Amino acid sequence: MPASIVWFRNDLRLADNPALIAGLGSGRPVIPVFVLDEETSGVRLRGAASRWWLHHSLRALDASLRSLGSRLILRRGAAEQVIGDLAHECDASAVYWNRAYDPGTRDRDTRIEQAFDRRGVAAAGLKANLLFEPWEVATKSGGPYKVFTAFWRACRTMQAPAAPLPAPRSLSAPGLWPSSDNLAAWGLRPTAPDWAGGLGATWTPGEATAITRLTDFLDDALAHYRRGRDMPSMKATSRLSPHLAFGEISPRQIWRAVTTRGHSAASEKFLAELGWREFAYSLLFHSDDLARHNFRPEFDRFPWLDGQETLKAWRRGRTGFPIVDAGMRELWTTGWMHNRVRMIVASFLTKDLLIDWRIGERWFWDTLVDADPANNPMGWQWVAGSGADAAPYFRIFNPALQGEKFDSNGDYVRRWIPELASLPGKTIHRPWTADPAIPPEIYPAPIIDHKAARQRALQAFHVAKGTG
DNA sequence: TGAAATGTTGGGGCG
DNA sequence: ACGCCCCAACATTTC
Repeated sequence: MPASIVWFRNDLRLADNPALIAGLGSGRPVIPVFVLDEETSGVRLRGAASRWWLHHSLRALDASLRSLGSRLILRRGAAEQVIGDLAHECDASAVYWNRAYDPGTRDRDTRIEQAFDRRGVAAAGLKANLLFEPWEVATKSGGPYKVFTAFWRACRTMQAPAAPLPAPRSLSAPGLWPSSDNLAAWGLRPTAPDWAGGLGATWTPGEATAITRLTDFLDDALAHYRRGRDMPSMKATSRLSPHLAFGEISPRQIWRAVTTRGHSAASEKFLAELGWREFAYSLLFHSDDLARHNFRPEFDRFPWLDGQETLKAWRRGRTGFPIVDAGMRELWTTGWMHNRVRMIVASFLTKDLLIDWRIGERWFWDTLVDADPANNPMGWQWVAGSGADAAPYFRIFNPALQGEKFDSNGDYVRRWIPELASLPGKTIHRPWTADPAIPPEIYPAPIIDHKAARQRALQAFHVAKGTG
């Protein structure tokens, strides 16, 4: 009997999964498959932290499928080839997947769809991972919105997102399962050295955890979200980002859970964060390469510096600015960083050190468990000032002041920089003023004078604009 | 989803 | 009592 292939990608969930429901609805045996495609050009390779997450998430998805009498088939190679071969092998009459939005993946998926069309196999990508399709939210002139508030206002006037689809209760298996790779052999987890200990201590990938996390956040933290979301020492954010990046939970599920609990200023603020994600995907969809091209072309002339040594200090959390270093160490240890701190470290790299935002974007891409092809480049361009609806370039964060404002008693710094733990809240964000002085082998002196760096950055901006 | 520089105001010390 | 100065405290402008 012919089968239906359900091709899992960044949608590693059973609930609210339109491709899975389409496969189920075909009435034929369902063959769930995940393809590790590291060969198709134009499709961005996952970073190291994302590979770790992917390993565990695939294992969780396989376990969930097995509890429904199914399983997850693993294949590796160029997806065009692999999916085509698999469909042939198991005499598939239909292939379903959920849509991606980056140009490289879209091109690949279009080729796959056309190839199946020629073979008479039904093939379709479905809407699953956004609340609003990028082509549904267009300005009066038909282009993409370039300002977030206008974009989100337009989204809110559209028909509200539909209710999420239920997870299937069972899946019919084929008579004979096609062969599958061994997950461990893919080598997605780090070895020699195994630096993922902090990731494992912090996170449990998988759909079940994602749903628990959402419920816990709504129960415990949403009410204080507006006040707490900027305080990195508080667990006041949802921490759903990696689950969302891998599609272990859908934006529609989050939307529904938030809105059914009633309307409040806090829930609006939280939904707006989903809105920023939608905005980022709209930019990704309409741009040819969001992670490489400045959205504002005047930044093509920006005089970035090389800065190998300062870059190294930034990556390692040894800049001498506690809030920056705490963030970079949190990132390295847990694969995640609080959003307020992401803005601070990004401002420091691009404005104090004058290092190209793409360098920072790539470091985040490699180290973040929530690395997202739309959010990550948009966020960096936003901070750098080169993006759509970006912070004006002259908004330069003062890392000491930001620390004092958002980590006023220094708890966040103490957690990640134990060598400063004995400093009082009054000086912990300016350890260079401590008396007695901190020996530099314990904690470094600032690698740059912020006041002078600010002047230099403003100068560089004038050069780029041609007004200097 | 800034920070610094500059301007204004008003209370209080003091001759 | 009065004018003068200082300087927080706040507001506005500039980058």
